[in-house]
Amino acid sequence: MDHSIEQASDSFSEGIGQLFQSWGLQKSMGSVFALLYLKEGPTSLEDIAAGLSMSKGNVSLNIREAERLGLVSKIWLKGDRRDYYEAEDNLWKIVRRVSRERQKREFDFAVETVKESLESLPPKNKDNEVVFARKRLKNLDSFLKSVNRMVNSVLSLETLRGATVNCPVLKHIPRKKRAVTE
Amino acid sequence: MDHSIEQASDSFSEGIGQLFQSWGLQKSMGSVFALLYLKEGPTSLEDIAAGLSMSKGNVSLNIREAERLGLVSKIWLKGDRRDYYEAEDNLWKIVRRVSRERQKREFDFAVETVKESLESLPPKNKDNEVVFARKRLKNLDSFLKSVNRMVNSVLSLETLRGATVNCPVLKHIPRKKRAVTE
DNA sequence: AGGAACGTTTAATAGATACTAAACGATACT
DNA sequence: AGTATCGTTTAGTATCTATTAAACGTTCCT
Repeated sequence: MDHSIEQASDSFSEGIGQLFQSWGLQKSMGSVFALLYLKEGPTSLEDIAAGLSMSKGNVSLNIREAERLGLVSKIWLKGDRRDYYEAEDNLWKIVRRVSRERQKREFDFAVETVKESLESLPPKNKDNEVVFARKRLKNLDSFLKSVNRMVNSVLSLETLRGATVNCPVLKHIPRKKRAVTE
Repeated sequence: MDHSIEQASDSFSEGIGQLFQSWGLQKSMGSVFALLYLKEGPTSLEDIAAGLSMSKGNVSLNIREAERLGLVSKIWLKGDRRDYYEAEDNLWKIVRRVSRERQKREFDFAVETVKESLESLPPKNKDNEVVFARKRLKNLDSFLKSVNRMVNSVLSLETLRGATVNCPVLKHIPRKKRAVTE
């Protein structure tokens, strides 16, 4: 370990890249975000590419998605036609945004799958296997709905604040961490 | 749509497969679980393979991992040396198990990354960029710890039960859904 | 207008991962 | 013991996705 900030930034980018990957996001997006997160002030697309030894094209692609997800924001400096970027500082905001995104894609899809499967089951059939399958699908359906409500509740935690005092789930989370706004 | 149970099972397996994939699990594992979930009683490995048009090897691989995660359980029928499997019925149990698994892998890894990055920063350096990077890393660190506590709390919800009445986050989740045991 | 400095797109490549088929080892039955 | 029936392992293949390099279009500057 040789205590250069480039060194630290490199291994950090790598680590966050892996973390992103396990979250179903692009590894490169993680690297880009990590670089920006440690760097104060606006950074140009080409500086990012250079700093990560990554092609401009890839940075362009990933940073656009990152911007859409609210991980970074584009900044215009007048008199400069380059695009500059900054990392979002509020990590709760990021989590909420990404979670909502995934929830929309994955949860709705799952509900749809269950619904279609239920419909394509032979109707009014008294076969044991059909009855059993239907029971399980119903169970899955209500499970998904509960998860949905639960996720929604957790994701909108910032609206709770005053109420959370009585909630054992959250009691030990520092208040200032909870008081975030979208 | 032609109302055969095979039809329903097929599209269901496909759908759950995709869902698993977006959760970072094997698509095939999702298919296997889906098949078992809709089928009552023990099913042999070869029947699963046949039912999904999948190789024995692949089923063997995926079902072992599925068993480790508690998605399915192996069943011995005496007088039969084949392996039979059944799907776990309690979906909350599954979620908890998988989440814990991921938390161990991913969360601990992230914390370690942050820690190492902090250590490899030039020490006692008053450069603006170093000070800034350190501030951000500290912020990330405390964020991760909060997330950790939060996830742990949610994952151990079954221990709450009586207490959840006062918790706005969970009030509208049916009680019977919460009262699950590991 | 000509040219330089951008970001984006695209077509091709590289890389990783999942899956298969077949060989293998083990176990139970005759 | 020999054989048939399992599940597992492995080595190869296929598939899919991320990434690059280069062409492209645009904007700004002189």
